[in-house]
Amino acid sequence: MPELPEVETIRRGLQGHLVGKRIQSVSGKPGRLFRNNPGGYEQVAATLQGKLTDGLRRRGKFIWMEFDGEDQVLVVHLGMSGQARVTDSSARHKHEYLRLHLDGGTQVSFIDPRTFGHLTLSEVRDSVPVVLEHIAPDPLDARWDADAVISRMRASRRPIKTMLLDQAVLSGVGNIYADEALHRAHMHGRQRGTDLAKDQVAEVLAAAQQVMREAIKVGGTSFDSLYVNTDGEPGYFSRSLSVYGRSGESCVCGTEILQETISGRSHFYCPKCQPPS
DNA sequence: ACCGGGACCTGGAAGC
DNA sequence: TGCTTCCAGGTCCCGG
Repeated sequence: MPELPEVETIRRGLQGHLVGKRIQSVSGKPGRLFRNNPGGYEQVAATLQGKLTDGLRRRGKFIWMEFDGEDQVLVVHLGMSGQARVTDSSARHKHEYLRLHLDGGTQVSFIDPRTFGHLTLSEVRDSVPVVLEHIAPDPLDARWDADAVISRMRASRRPIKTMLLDQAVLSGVGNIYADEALHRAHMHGRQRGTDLAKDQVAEVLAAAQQVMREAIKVGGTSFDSLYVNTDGEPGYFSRSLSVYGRSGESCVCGTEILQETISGRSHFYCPKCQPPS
């Protein structure tokens, strides 16, 4: 579910509670979230016990926690339905898999009904977790290289929308912000990279960067209780969406918004603002 | 080597 | 009021 703006909102929410705090104890239960760790839940719990958190970083839709004097980090991916919540209540969500008990009494809970997300211990190389080396920088990263991404996209015959969603090309963009960026750039998602001018690709990437910055300012996009921040509150960007989830409604230009499928994902677009070629 | 499609899950909404 | 079907904000792996 969460894309870059929602993940960044969660990172900021966790940062204030976790950084500088020691993990006094860990609770939870085994589950698919730990599938990338050979020792499963027990290994993760034992490793985190007693650690002092000193940083919380993000690349695309992934967050990782750094610990004082340690080479190992905990990579957090929320998948489609993951939540990280800060609480002082002992109530357990049915799908809670990990809870960190911090000194001071604050607790951080990781919940994921569909278990598409994961919690993975990883070494770090060149300041990026090894398990995330195949994930490209996102448009808000200091390592972001727009020209390199533009060249790569223009060399491929794949639909532009599919490439915006490819986390090995650029990370952080998901189905919502891909469609919003394409609408802002007046481009239909089925346009092929090889058919686009450099300026056109530059424009859609700039639009993605801008729309995600705007969404972060209002805490991301919530359609329902699936996405909430670390305090359980929704984000407000849904009221600023131009096309995503709005098939049958009117575009700002007055034309009816349509929906079709590209590479198995819904694509919402305005046929007037975003001509197919 | 690239690409599209299916698999992985639960739960909420819509349809009958 | 059920029961069934469809759909979802993501990623990975497989076969063509």
